[in-house]
Amino acid sequence: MTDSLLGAALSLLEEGGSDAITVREVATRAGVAPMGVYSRFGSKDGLVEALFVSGFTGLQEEITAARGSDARSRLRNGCLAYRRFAVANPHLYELMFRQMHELELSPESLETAERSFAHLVERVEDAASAGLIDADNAVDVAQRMWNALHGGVSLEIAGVTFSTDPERTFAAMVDTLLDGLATGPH
Amino acid sequence: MTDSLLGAALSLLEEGGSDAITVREVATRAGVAPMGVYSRFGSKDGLVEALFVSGFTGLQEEITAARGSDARSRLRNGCLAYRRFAVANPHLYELMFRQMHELELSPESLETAERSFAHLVERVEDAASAGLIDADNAVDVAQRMWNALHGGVSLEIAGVTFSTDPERTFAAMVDTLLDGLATGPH
DNA sequence: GCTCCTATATAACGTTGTTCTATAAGTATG
DNA sequence: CATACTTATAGAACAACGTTATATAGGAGC
Repeated sequence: MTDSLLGAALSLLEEGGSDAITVREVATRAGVAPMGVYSRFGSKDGLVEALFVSGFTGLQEEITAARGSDARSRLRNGCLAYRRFAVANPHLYELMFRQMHELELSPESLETAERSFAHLVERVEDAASAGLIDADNAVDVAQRMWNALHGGVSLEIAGVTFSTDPERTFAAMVDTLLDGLATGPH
Repeated sequence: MTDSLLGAALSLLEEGGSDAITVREVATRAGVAPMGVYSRFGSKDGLVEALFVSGFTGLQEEITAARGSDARSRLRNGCLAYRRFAVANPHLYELMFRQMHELELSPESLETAERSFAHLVERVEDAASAGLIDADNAVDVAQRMWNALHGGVSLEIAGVTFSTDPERTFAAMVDTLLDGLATGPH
């Protein structure tokens, strides 16, 4: 029952964006009365929070699966995997980051999101300890990179892109950052 | 009357975020009946679009006002001005970029947004022609930078920041990008 | 001075999230 | 095995939203 509600919400999200998620429609698709949403998730926000968690779980899986021959390429491929997930699930990605500042999430939900970031930090640390980039502060460097990744996919999803090949521009942005990190601090 | 409606919408936005903007409350604050919103702006979306335009106008003014001793520092300071505007007007900034893919905007509104980007391209071109960065394609490089700027302020506004000093991290990200551009293409 | 057009105010409509109330189902107890 | 109690569900109802329809006031043109 919980799964069918989540599945219904996910399919509605993919089909018509986050506005398409209404309690009544989700319940109808799951073959339940609207109250079912409240008994399972407490509120519509609770349902959306469950989508948020499932989104970050999927994002982390995608990043974790990225491989590479050396630490720098592993970091680079992790960044490209980040974009791949976002482009493949644009509405879900948008929902994930919108909810982050629209409703206050439970500590468990936030921890799921932070795990994704922690994984990025690890890849930065690996590249730094291999001497491939110069990261005096891995958390700070990872934040710089996440900033850029998030901005790139956000604008691409929003269709606000002036480059002819967004994927190439995204990869170039990642390379520019890695090049900038390789030159050392300033 | 148009201005008082816009002002009411802006103050509501600052006070309570975009959800606080309701046709009834905007009209009440402006001393008008709800219908006033429709006779002036056609719909609530029309009102929001006016906020969008005013937001991008303000953003461009902030960027344009940024100065610097050389082309690279002008570019850098323009980036910092971008963040300053966003942090000073978080709800407005969020609204500007959300509306970009939630409702289709008029060509004039889009052109206002594109002017801001064109200004960034100009600063990139100036830095490139001065030999301070290596930008074979100024539009593409500007897009890379905008990606990063937007991501940085978006995550900071959302409170998704793991660095102790977001402003410093933001500046470091800009410097990393400029350093990466200085090393030439790969 | 009368008529017509425009703009505004008031009320109503459809949809949303949410809550209330009654009923059905399942479970523990005598 | 039957009864009482707890739990969950269905259906209706409520408040607030964007929007639309209707009625009324105010000014422009002859």
